Amino acid sequence: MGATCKPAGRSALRPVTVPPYLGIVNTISQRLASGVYEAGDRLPSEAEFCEEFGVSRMTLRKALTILTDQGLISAKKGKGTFARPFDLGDSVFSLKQAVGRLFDGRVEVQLLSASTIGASRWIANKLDIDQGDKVVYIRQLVVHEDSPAIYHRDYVRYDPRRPLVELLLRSTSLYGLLQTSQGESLPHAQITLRACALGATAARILQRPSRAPALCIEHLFLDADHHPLAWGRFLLRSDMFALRTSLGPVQKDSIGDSTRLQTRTTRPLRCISEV
Amino acid sequence: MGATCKPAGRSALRPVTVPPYLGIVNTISQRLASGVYEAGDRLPSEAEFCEEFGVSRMTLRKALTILTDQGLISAKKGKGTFARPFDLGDSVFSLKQAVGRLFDGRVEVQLLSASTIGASRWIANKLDIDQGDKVVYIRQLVVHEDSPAIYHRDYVRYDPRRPLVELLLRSTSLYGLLQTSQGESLPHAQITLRACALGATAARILQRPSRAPALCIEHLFLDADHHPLAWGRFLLRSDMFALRTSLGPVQKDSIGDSTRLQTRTTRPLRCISEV
DNA sequence: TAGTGGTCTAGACCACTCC
DNA sequence: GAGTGGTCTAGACCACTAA
Repeated sequence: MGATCKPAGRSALRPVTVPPYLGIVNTISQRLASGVYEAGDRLPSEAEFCEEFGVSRMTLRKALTILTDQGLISAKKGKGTFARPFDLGDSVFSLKQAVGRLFDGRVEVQLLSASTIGASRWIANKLDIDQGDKVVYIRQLVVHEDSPAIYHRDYVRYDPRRPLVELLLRSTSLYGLLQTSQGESLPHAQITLRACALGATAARILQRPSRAPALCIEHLFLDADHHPLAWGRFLLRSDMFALRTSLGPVQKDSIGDSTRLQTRTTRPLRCISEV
Repeated sequence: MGATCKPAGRSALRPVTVPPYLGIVNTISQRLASGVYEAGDRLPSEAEFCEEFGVSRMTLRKALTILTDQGLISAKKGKGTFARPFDLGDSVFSLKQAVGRLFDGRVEVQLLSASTIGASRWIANKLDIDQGDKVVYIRQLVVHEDSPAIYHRDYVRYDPRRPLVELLLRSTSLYGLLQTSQGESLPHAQITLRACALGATAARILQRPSRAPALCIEHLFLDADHHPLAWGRFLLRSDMFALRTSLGPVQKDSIGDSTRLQTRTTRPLRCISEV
């Protein structure tokens, strides 16, 4: 036996050289997927794994750490390592995954309106300011393949040092919509995802029936001092967006195909070599 | 200077002994939160950090790995480590977090019905069986504080080896509802979360207006051979459930309070010492 | 070429569990 | 006491980046 997914030396043109710890991750992951280790089973001890794979303990532990982060195994001090029975509650949904597919198609971000207004009681409460205080109100629409897909409203505390122009610039691309600009200090954000029914205006803008369901993503940005900076809401058409994830070991077709490393989203999870 | 969050020796009754790598995580995390390192900034090199904190490189790297998993920093080979500007797309939502609060209150799982039926075309397609084949059809209702909260329908491929009784047993507790039983081989599941409008029946059961919005969680369980085992749908009342998460460094009140270690859900994320 | 992060090793001590 | 996982060390080599 011995190690299964060895780097294959440095053959061929590309020295693909899967690091040993990744090979171990894949090997154990496949054993979990194929039932060699079943949920609740005790896995071989670290010492045994070290011997089997011919690596040092730290390397072996790096692999186990990844599997732990993926929710596939769990370890108990003094007892052993176990194949972890997963539950539905382990599901973890990534927003990027849901919106990411937009980037594949033709996407346009329209600025519907931008103005400074007096804060309503609701907004004043959200931004921790006084009713009537100046806020920048921005409405955007993300159009995907000629279909309106996302309607976004954003209320930003008026800050003379941050001119309206800058906010508008951020509005002109999906990049600006979803990514904070470099060097800007937005140390914290709170995000809430829920289901909601479209109001009359939003329904018209998204070309959906009134009261149609939508995914609602609220976001509240805070500065380093815990003061609210901006509050807003994305409305995602329910017929265009869903968040998908999977539980359990990754089903892999080819072992050697590790140019794309796992980007799973189980519970504990971790992204191996993203970018 | 030197290390900031030292274990405080082994004073007092409890030798709290925060491992050095966790102290480093907290220290750097706070620097990110307070703006010492701003988004895009290059952080000190690993060698410099090692000297500052007085630890070996592997220990320092363990801390950096955690921060990387949390999405707070990113490293580029040959260039350095950088404070990572986060985007909304980094948001990651945990189902357990959303449903978890149920366990705080009084919860009851009602079995509305359980029977074997012939698969409809829709279900046959989902379960990869022939139309009319036997499936077990189960309907459950989760009641929280006397209010219906979750309506669940489940279609399970009929398996003589897995009697109906066992399925019913799993239905009598929220544990059974959300957690797979020990030793059972359900190596893989696909989960989809979307917004939907309640149909007439579901609306009545959940005591909501017809067409009211709801979070819909579809789950498809597969066995080791990629064969569908069960397909079902949870409908969560939109007025009772929302998925929340946060981006950016954790705001911590007390440094020493590490009995509860971070259980954040940023993007890459990882659960440190859960359970 | 020097500095950076990515990986690996062969030890070590500890706390915990079980016998 | 033996076995387990959790942590740590002081080196090492590599690939990448930049001057």
